[in-house]
Amino acid sequence: MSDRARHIPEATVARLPVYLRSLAELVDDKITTVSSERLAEMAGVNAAKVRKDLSYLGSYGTRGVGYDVEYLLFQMSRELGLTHDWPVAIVGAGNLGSALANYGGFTQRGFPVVAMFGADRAKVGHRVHGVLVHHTDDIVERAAELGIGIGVIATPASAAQDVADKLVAAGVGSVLNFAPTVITVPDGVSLRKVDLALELQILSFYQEHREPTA
Amino acid sequence: MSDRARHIPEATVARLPVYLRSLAELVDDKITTVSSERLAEMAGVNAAKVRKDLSYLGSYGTRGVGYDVEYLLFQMSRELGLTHDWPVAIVGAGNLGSALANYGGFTQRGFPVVAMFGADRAKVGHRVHGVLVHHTDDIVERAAELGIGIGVIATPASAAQDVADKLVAAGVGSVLNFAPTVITVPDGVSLRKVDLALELQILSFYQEHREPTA
DNA sequence: GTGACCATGTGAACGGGCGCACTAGCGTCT
DNA sequence: AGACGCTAGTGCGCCCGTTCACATGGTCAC
Repeated sequence: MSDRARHIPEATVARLPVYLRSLAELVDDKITTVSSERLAEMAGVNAAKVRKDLSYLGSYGTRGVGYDVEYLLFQMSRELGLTHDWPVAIVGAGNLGSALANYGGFTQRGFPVVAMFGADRAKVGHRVHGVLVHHTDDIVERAAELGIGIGVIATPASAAQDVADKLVAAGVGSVLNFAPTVITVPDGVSLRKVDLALELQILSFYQEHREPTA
Repeated sequence: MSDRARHIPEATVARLPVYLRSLAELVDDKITTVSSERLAEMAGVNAAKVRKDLSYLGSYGTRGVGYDVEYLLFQMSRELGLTHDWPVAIVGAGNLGSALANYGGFTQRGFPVVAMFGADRAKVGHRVHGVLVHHTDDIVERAAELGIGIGVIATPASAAQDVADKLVAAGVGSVLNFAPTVITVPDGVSLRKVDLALELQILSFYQEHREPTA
């Protein structure tokens, strides 16, 4: 493995999926070569940033020409670990959890939902969008045996930390938290959060402080 | 209005809702005073950062004591523009849009969903979680007359930019985009995005590059 | 009233990421 | 074959945000 590429800045990592999506669009349009400028436009960023970001992956471009779309797409997929599926478990079988299970985008992009967990005994044993619901108490056992790498928390805030602890105990390496609360995980476990109300509150701030336009 | 506080860093604005939530918890627990250290722990950040962030709002703390929870909560709500409701419209009546409409967290936090828009004529005229669904073609007219300030895009990627343009034309000042694509809005309009698959792909990267632990 | 204590508020150093602008090098056209 | 044009790759300065450490100023006990 190339060693110089080690440690890609977090900001760059967060942009890679955006580039990836852009590349996928180009493939659909049968476009074989793309310049950093074009890619920048599609991804909504600066061209220099694109070139710097891509340079972390290696020298996959050709000066005077651009990047080979398919080759770059492959390299990026490999770097992002998307050449194989990542089984995902969703914890929380309420509104949000069910919606996420129903959301086809996960499986389609290589993150099949292989299990759900809920605290409500009435739902345990039933299937949501074809996925069997287990009880929250069985997270450690089941998640480990299913080889879950990524856990999605879609529980109420009050249960989130406890669920996170269980997921970590089950050997899950990455957690995506939808619960509106701060949770902590040990070093070595990745954590990202999505907070819907929080986003709206941020927008509210700017809305409130907007210059009164004439 | 205080003038020195103008221009609060974006990173700070993004943290304010987290502090707000922490303060709300403290109120529930009947705790009247809080130190930056305690607040930092609850919000999962550094204490110095808390103090600097709060100092942008004004000098609402008392040296030697801490911050008065209720007073700070009020000031922060005011700054975030949460002292009044912000009517929201959701565009996209599919899986995600319906889930968002059903998600009680919005209304509960001061963002009542007052209208939905969908491209599917079969859904137009029906109600989702009590909210009437209009046709996408009527966004400009309806959103303007309902005084919508914030628009939520929950359409497929292909329709997102067109919907965004319509929302802007209707006078919407803030857009929250759930569609997995990059959209652009004019200067003066706020834009935030939530991309579920993107978050998983980022996690996938770190999962793939994790040191193989013994 | 006075002194010790304590937490805020902030100046300043530090670090990371961003973008400009230049260089390197490939392809093409004459 | 040589020169030109185009685009990747990158060094460098800048700016924003974070963090440390200190001074400021209020509270409480005696």
